[in-house]
Amino acid sequence: MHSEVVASRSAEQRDSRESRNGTPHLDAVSLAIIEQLQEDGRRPYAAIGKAVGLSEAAVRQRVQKLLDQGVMQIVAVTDPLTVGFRRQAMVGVNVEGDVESIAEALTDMSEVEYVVMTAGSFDILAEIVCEDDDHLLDVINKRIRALPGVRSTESFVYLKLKKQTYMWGTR
Amino acid sequence: MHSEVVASRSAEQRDSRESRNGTPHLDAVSLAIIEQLQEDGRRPYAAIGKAVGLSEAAVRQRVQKLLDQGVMQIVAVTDPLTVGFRRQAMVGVNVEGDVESIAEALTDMSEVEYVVMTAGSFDILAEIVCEDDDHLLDVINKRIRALPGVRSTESFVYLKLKKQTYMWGTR
DNA sequence: GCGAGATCTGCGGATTCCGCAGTCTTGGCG
DNA sequence: CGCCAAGACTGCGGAATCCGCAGATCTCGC
Repeated sequence: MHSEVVASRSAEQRDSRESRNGTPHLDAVSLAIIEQLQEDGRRPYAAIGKAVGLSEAAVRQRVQKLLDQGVMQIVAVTDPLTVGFRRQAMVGVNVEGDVESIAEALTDMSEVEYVVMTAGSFDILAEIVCEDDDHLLDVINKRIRALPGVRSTESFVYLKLKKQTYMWGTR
Repeated sequence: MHSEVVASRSAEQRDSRESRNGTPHLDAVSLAIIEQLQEDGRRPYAAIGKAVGLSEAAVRQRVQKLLDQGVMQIVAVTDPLTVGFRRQAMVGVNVEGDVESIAEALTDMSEVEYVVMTAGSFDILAEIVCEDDDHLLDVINKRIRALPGVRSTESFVYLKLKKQTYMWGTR
């Protein structure tokens, strides 16, 4: 343990440029903070500070900013299938016309918890969480396929979740 | 606000049965606690207690238990594409023979952060996070397709993450 | 050279976390 | 039917943490 990321505090720190998609640039210290919180979202600021070489207050300010910017969120995650939602599925969507607007429409549906635009035989992948079969059927057939511009969909009903990690930063 | 889930504290509470897959049964109070932590993973125990009608200590014990049991995890989540990982993809896998063992093998790969067994034209869906194209190519062609029992794969490279929520409990 | 803006540090004071002892309820068993 | 063990909740203090704020530092641009 005790990785000690030394803050080079000069060129790197001040770098507040934004990349093309509007997401802020992250320096090594912020990445290290995120890494700490990927291991344990409730880790005290002081402990994080010791690990990344910053004061408690500085860590607190950075974390707050990362949350405000939407770069990261600290939340409880579960397997929906173990928490009362009995049907979950990934839906591949093919679109004609504006992909972005369809993605937007999917984003607005509360049953859809994950939307990503992809390259490949689907234009969009969307993960759906439902109460039961009827609900799932309704969302896919009545709501998604009804969107103007949706050419076709293909569904993959979840049988069992095997892995769900967020610690890519720590490998 | 202030939903006040009254603990019926009799039949419901004591229910420690396990469902078929080994995951413990969750009562209404635990679900309410999870819901609180889905909104904010750092919310103080006292505040959660007020919302669900329990003492601070009781909430703390329940949360600890949920974490120990693996029912939920409190972590920071980000969009990998904004945090230095330049290639991400969903891979659909078709298997001949034992699906479970292939899923297990995928689970053991550090680049794979999400594995789910499905019904549909794929047996398994796996989400991959990589540094760059070479890395992604290596994982898919050299590692996944090399697994004995993998009949075929299809990849969907991520272009843009549009939505990522964990608040299904609060809709 | 100098001011604006952003970040970091170093404080208290309020709040929260944490362990523990005691109470209450349930379920098993002789 | 009585008793005991297990599990869950409450209340309570002491330690640790969170939080806001003032001041110091650094960078950048004019």
